[in-house]
Amino acid sequence: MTRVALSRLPGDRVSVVEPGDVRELAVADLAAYVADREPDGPRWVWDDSARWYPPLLEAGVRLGRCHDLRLGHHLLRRAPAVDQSLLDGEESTLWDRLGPSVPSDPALFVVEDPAEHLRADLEDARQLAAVEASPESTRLELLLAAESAGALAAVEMTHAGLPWRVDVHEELLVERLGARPPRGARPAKLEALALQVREALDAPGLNPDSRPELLAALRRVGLDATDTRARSLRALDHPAIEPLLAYKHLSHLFSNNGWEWIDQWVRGGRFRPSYQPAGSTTGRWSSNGGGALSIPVQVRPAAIADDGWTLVVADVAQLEPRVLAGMSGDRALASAARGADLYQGMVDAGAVAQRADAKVGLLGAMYGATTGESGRMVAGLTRRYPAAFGLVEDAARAGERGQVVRTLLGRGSPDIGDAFDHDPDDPPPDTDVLARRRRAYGRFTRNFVVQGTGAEWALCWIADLRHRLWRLGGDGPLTSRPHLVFFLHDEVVVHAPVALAAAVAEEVGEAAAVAGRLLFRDVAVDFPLNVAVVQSYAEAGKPGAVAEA
DNA sequence: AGAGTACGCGCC
DNA sequence: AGGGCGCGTACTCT
Repeated sequence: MTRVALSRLPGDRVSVVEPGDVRELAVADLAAYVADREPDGPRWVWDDSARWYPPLLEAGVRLGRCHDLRLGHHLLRRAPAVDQSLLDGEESTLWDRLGPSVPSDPALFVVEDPAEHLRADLEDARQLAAVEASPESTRLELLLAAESAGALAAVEMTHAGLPWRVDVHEELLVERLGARPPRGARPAKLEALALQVREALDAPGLNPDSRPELLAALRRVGLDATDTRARSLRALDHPAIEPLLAYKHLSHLFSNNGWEWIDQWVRGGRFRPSYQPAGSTTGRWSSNGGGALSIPVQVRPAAIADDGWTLVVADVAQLEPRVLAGMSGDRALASAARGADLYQGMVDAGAVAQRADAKVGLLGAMYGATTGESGRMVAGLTRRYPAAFGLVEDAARAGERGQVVRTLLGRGSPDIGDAFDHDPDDPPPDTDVLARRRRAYGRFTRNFVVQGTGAEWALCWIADLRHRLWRLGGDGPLTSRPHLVFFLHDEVVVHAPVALAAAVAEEVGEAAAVAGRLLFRDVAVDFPLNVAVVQSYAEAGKPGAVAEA
């Protein structure tokens, strides 16, 4: 496929480089030029999708493919299977230092920064050469394509926004908290609970938001409290506890997703967070703005499809255990993963007595639990599923030795030195601290291989899905067709015209099957989805999650 | 006063 | 002594 490299030149000019053709355009003419070559266009190569793609979308131009050099560089720099010297060259240290651009920051295009005008064609050539020379070139190519497709999807989701009904959200707030208070004050129901807590603790001036004050007050009435976490408080027996827990719960809603959140993040009936692909070291996305990746269940009723439209919500049941089965080639676990409920599959195979045992055992293996219920289950399951449990165990041991591990497609874990930055002014850590640090890094690398490969599966999923949604049709720009509006690790939300809902549900499942085959080729692992066609995000129950709570 | 840290909690 | 994030508040340091 043709690659067309775009670079910004000083003076609102753009350089366009492809085999056999080099030209210059005015920034203002770029959208028309790109639109002319889409659809079925080339792979657009640029420094950062978050800089180039938003204005194109604004101009009504949706792209099929890109290569995001910033993400590619970051990834290849840490990929164990890449000869690092092949990435060195003109401007390469600038690429090393390139951070994510903030699309809303206008200063970005005013300040003269050499990183503004990096040569995309040069860096692209280096990345291609580095991948081609790698013994894992096929996997790395897939990973880079998926990462870049994810970057396009991320910009598209910010552009479209999650449909958000302010009236429904506010109604919900008033019901739980009382009327909106003046700035700086608590709403009535929160204030009433604070009063109850003060009375029960005989502490008239107490601010329940102050941990030290609260801890002192609890101890004054004879409670043996060591912290103020809800989990710890629940174990205490005192009349103050119930109103205190209620206060903390509502207080969190008020400060994190209350009226000020609406004012700040919802515009024109859309919640538009920005997403940062690979924002987490494991390759998972992170987000900026409004806590998009932790929209509480409490406020999800406000995410409502437009009239005549619907939300198709889909999540994968037990993504990471399935990924572990696939990447380890553990036939027994893959067999348990055939069907809708992997944990039940383990019960049916006689590996464990009950579903809950399967769950704590697997989660314990992936997170590195050593004690209690979970630790005990891990031992028994290791005999039953040696390949799968051996894979995470090996990753943990490698981490404890200070070695880097990699995901299935070749993303490398950060070096142990980077994972634990040490202040040179502090005294060197003693052997105890170092040993603890190594074990902590081992737990991290243990989880990294599974969480990171899970993120790769999810990238392949949404990459394929966005193509399918575009092909489903409709006319005109992205938001007049079925389109992604939310993505959260193992879950997607598609905003679609009602008439296309069933087709979308079908495509979401097909894309999941494609992702599984892309990553795990010869190992047959199912990736069953819970799919719900709903008006409101809140209606998409998660049967698994509820049953296991 | 402002920047940075710790905690606690939300999501997966 | 179970992994990854973001965010708001109180609190501490400079």
